[in-house]
Amino acid sequence: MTGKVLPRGFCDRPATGVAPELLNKVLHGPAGSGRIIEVEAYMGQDDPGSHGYRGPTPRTEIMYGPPGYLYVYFTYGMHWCANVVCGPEGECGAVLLRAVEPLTGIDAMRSNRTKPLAKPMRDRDLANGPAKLCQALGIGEAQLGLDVTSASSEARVRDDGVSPPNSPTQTKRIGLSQGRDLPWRWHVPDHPGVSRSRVG
DNA sequence: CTGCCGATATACT
DNA sequence: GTATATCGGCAGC
Repeated sequence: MTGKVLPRGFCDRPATGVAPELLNKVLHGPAGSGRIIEVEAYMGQDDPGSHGYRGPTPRTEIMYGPPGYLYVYFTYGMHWCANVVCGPEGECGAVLLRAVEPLTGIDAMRSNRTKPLAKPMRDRDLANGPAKLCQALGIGEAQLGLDVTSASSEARVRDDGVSPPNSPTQTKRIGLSQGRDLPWRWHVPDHPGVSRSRVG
């Protein structure tokens, strides 16, 4: 395995600054790894779309804590989504990981994502959405709070030397009713694996 | 390809 | 009681 995990201070900036820098980094989970190709930033009191908008709660406390940890939440009664906590301790922020391009562990990812009797799916469909990514890589409640900047962490982010895109595509965020106009989604331009709904 | 709809648990009003 | 940072299936182009 080449490259190394993110430097410890990488996430110690507002999520809106960290988000585009996470593009092309490599996310590792228990089941495999993939290159991050789509992200969204969520802030605190200025962001009506953020879980942390109304202040810290037991669920969102981690978004107010020190940066570099994984915020995993359960939604719609069946899906997990993963974020990297950003900003200095005491400030609320996180980057939602929306899509990765599968790199390693593709067989495990496919079996995680394929239900019995279903046809096999294309590689590009394994992790092209925030909940798909978690299911494919095996990220769930057990990974809540892990340090993504630690080389020994079961869920971590690695820099393998591929730079973020010079001009990432920036759009409004997806799936929100509150805060829908903030342009805090970024993805690798013209990548076939960005999540469905919009390409921007 | 597009768009609608139901599933299903939790957080919060 | 209501909304939800989603997804897969299915209908209709």
